[in-house]
Amino acid sequence: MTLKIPFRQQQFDAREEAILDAVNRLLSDKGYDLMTMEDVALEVGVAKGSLYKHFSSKEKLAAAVLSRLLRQTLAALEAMPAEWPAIRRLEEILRWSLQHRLRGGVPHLPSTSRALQRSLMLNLEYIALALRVNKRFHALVREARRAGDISAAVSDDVVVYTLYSRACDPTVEFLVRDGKLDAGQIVETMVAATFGGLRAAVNEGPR
Amino acid sequence: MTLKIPFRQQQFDAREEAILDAVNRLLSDKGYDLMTMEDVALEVGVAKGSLYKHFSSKEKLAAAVLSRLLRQTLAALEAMPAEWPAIRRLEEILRWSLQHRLRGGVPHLPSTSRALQRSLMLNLEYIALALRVNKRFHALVREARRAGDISAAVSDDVVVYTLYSRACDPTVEFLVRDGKLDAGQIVETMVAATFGGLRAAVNEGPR
DNA sequence: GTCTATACACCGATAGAC
DNA sequence: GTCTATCGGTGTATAGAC
Repeated sequence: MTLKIPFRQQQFDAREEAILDAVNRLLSDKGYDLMTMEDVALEVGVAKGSLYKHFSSKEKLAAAVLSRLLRQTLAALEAMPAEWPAIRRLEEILRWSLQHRLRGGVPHLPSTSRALQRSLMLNLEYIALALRVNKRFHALVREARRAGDISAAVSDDVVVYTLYSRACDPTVEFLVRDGKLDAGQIVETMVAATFGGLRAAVNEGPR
Repeated sequence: MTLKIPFRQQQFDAREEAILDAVNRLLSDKGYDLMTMEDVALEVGVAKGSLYKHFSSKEKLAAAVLSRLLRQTLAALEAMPAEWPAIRRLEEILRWSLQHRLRGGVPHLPSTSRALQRSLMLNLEYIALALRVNKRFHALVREARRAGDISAAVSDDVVVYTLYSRACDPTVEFLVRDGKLDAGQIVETMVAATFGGLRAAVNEGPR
């Protein structure tokens, strides 16, 4: 038996999703500071004032999009086969983030705007989600290290931060602009550079 | 014999340097979009209008600071002993950039603001300098690869882009905020993570 | 709830006196 | 050249009709 949902409510929810999708596009395209509420209104096809019936401020709007991203990230983590070794799951979550970005999604780190960064620190829903994601990452890194798969030269913190950073790395945009690599190759080269490093392994040697 | 420089000129030049220093601080602290001309004026201790006698626009001001950074980068490259292998010089330039940032300098990549990015692409002096730096980097990467020191899994482009990105990586700020590592340790862990990667080398193995 | 119109604040740049 | 004062434009948020 399905719960009956009023038509008006469905329509309202659908529009709210459309708004979030539009903000997602604009945010990843222009960034928070350059995105205006009028941009959003035009993209969705509603009046500027109407947006405020759904979200009480520009900050709330961005926080909603980033919270959705974090929920999607948690879902992607859950969806991974439990039998995979932790190091593989770490690589996979970087792949997932990069693919997400290449499909036009917002990067995880709102490092593009200090203004947004500050306001997010006051958003309880966002903070709670970010902490959950962070906890999962740290657990995975600990597990991978126990298995001997993480370099002794970097601490757990550095591993986690590096994964966040590289997921949002502008290198991706440069490579897209160059056009020499397709999306799949970009993801793989980023994963290789992040986990394997730039330096040749000792057994590669000079040719 | 030294050329005589009028006192007024010296005073003017000194103030101009003071302005650039102030912008450097503000830019690395608040970012381009959030930095206002009034902030700059207050920081330097002059009236807002007076800034425009030195720099005709906010964009020119930021471009001047970033151009100065690029010249400093080139100087740092020149200063490195020629007998060092290329891979060592690449590591060293990443160290230099990170140390520069930890001392409060602007990051190389203006990726924090799309607005600034766009305006820089119209600034001939900046573009010329950026191209020179880029050329030097690519030459170094090619040399390092010939010596067998660069991983076969990443192309030259990816190496160069990754160096730029990691020089501006928000991981640095996270680590500073954590306070667990001092500046020197932060630099070394970043260099280790970038060149050595996150994954344990095969000879490390599980413990 | 959605629209149009507008209040209010901020910021980049300029004008004009000294 | 430096100051004060101000213009013009933009952007968030709100008011009020429908």
